[in-house]
Amino acid sequence: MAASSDLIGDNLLLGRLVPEDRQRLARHLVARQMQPGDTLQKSGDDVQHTWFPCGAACGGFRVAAEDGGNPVEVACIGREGAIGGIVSNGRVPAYATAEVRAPGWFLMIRIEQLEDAKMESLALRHWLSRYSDCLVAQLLQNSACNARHTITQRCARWLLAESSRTGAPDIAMTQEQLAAILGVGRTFVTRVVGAMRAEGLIATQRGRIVLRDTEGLQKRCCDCSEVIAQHYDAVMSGIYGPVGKT
Amino acid sequence: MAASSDLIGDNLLLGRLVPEDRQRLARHLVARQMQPGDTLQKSGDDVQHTWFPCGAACGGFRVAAEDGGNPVEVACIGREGAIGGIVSNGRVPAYATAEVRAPGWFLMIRIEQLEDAKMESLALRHWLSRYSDCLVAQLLQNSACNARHTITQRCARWLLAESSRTGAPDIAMTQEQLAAILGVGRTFVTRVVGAMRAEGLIATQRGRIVLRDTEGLQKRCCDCSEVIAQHYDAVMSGIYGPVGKT
DNA sequence: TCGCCTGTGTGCAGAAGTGGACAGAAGACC
DNA sequence: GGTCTTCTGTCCACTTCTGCACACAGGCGA
Repeated sequence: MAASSDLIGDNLLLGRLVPEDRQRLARHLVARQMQPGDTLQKSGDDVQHTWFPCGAACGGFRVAAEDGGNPVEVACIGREGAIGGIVSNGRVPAYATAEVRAPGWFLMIRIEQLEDAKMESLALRHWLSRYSDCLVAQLLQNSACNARHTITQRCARWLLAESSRTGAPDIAMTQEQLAAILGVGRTFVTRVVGAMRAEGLIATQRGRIVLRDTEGLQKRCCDCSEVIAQHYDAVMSGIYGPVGKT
Repeated sequence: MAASSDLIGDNLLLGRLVPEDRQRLARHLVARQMQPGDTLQKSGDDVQHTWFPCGAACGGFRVAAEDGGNPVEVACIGREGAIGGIVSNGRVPAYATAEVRAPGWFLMIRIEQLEDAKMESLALRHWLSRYSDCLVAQLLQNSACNARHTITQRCARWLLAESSRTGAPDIAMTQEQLAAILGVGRTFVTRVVGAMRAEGLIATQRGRIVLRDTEGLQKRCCDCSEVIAQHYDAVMSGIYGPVGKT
């Protein structure tokens, strides 16, 4: 297991804490290497931990539709943020399920210990409040995006965000999984992906999509990631580098 | 102007505060009667006030799409909640625009005064945290709803929630406004509404929709309002009576 | 090498939703 | 009453998206 002190800089929320706050949290942080599909929190269960994705790891919030279909991904959190009890401060059943999407290291802290630290440090509390606001902004924008934008736009946005998050043009994901995330039918995603491939924007293999023409994709996608990034910049003064936001 | 002490019980968040916290806030609350379209917060401006809708008043968060079309309503807050700085605690530019939808009285407090009160009272802070969690749940569910459900379902849901909020079967709203809220084309809303009227579910007049068959509408709408209400019940122990949530 | 899963591509019928154009109806105002 | 403006309904051509059925391809283990 990696020492948590090695990882703490790989999460941007933790990495930008003032030294006292960072030390305050460091002794409670536990590092865990997680695989795609691992559960971070389960809908209905009380939130126990806050998870900080490090490096290229990320986790997604998923909300089930009542019709029994696949849950839709309503937000994806990478090294710019944290998952679990951020807004509620715990003590509350989780509304959405959160599971790991991109594998890697996460730092985990018990919600009570994070709470204690926030009681001790007003700066920490404010910093996490600012992040909460960004998280909500992300949800607001995604909601509007889902109401307004075509699947092609959302798909292109998602591909760009994902690739930007990992820093590589390769995305390991079946079209079926992609369809589930977007909340649409598999065959239609195949068609959208096929059209993008025909235009030379991407290449595809079994369980894999490779971005070939980032600019071309950007023309086809909506601006939702960008406006969210602007809000992050405004609120967290540039915590974001070139990291994709879904 | 109504005295704020007369109104404080008409907002469920304030009404259920313990007496000390209620008094703590009461002296800073200002009552304002607001009209549809009045601005509560403007996207990009720093959040100055928290607004508590009273009675049947409500306000909606709206997010603009980059295409210059009408902003979509991503959440609607009535007497069960509050608008402005709830998650962020202020000090941050508002992401969404919020404007009054149903007219009526609102209680308003400066964000710094609410902050001071939260510094003094841990119970108040926790209570508002719990509400924040519910607000986020609402956003998560709406996001999934927008991704998955048909316009007919969302329209039926919206009509039921609105009517339930005001307690009357009449909804004063043009089809154009309704279309803008749902983020879809006006002519299609006319068709959806026309189909509902043909089935005897609603009656329509110029700028007005009247619910005739609530049960029939419920069959046509998704469960999103209901699952949100369940989360409110679980988290805020039944703050909700039969109040619609959008 | 063979079968067996799983993932991908395609065809098709049809439903859902868009957006422009235009006519008529309901109120509002003079 | 007449004249506006605004709201509603309808027509139409078109795109987007769904869901099923089925063929085929890739990779894995026996």
